[in-house]
Amino acid sequence: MAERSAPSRERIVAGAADMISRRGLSATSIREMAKHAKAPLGSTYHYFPEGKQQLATEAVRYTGEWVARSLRKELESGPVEGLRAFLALWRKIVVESDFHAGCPVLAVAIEEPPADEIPPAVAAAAAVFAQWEALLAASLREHGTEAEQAAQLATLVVAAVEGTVAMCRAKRSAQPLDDTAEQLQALIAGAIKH
Amino acid sequence: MAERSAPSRERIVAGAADMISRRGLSATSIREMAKHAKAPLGSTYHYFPEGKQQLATEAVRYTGEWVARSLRKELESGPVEGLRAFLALWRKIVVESDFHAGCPVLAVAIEEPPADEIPPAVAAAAAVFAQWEALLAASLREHGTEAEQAAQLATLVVAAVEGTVAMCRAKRSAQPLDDTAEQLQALIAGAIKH
DNA sequence: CTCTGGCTATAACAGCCGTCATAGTCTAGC
DNA sequence: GCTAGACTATGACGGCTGTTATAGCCAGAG
Repeated sequence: MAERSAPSRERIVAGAADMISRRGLSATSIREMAKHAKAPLGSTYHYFPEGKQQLATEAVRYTGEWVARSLRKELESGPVEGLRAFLALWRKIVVESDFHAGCPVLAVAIEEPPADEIPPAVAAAAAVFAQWEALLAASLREHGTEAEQAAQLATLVVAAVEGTVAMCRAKRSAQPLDDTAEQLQALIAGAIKH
Repeated sequence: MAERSAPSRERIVAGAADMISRRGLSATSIREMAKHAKAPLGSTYHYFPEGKQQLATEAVRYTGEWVARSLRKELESGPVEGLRAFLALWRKIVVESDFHAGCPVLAVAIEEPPADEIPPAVAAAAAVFAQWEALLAASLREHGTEAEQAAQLATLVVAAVEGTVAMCRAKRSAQPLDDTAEQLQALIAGAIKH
């Protein structure tokens, strides 16, 4: 039975997420993902029969759920605390990777559909963004922010953080993240105290 | 003399910027860029002897200058007008490409340096972001915003728009751009009236 | 007219890509 | 102990990658 093999599968997904967040999807080969996870190439196609697209999709969802978990927990202390944790999480990734890593969800979102059909990985990226926004917006509403305002703010926060993470990598500096952090925190604090 | 050949060179750069904004840098081959610009492959290496990196660098700078020109012009009517134009510019690109195209600068920024050296294209992306921020920040200061606040707001605007453009592509909707537009416009309007 | 030099055309190179097929290994359940 | 099925090892496939080299074209200068 596939019992003790689950760690192997998860290792591949986690490793794929990391590599995609650094090099982008199309610059990351399945062979490299396998090697990075110390798994044989054959195993990748055993666990992910639909190939690279499936692996990318699972990597996106994996990251999405991981971030959402942290977000959910910290939002219990209110939107300001949640935002701070969200910012800190990405700051840690960017700085500790020496500006090599970013967000795999953004990396996958930046891929043109070959035809007119949207690849599942891109759809998964959209769902992850929506999930993060929903968590933030719900917390804002619970703290007195009007619904539409809460939704718009949540979108702004997620998009701004994603953009800032990319910007930090290009500039090889965490300054942009600290700057937007200050602005966003003031904005959120002002939106809930009413 | 290289006189009438300039259009060909520029066509390659502009085409490269467009393709990179859609598929990302590493998913865009030099052969495809040449074909897209109706130029022979040999010409690419004639005009850009340093290869793909040089072409990517010039594509980033080309886009940067093109946007900066529009930004400079519209900022003459004040930060609010400038922001509106900035948002409208990207909205047009995203919508008119049916959510296929985005920002080539962001696409290039999301590329891990192979070693510890930063590729010139990534450095160019950082410079372009800094340029856009500088234009916005200067306009804000001219309208009474305190210097540090102006710089932070400029960073937030550029990063938020970049992130939102990517988000719109994933969601295949312009809604996120309209949402952040509303929030950013309120923020900027509030920052200049003192 | 000749000739020069910017540009093009063509082919080749080594190497990696995603994917698939097949045969082999090992373990868990009977 | 044996068998089934999950996993691994290996190798191949056609195709595309960045890059380079070389020979050819063709307008414009002298």
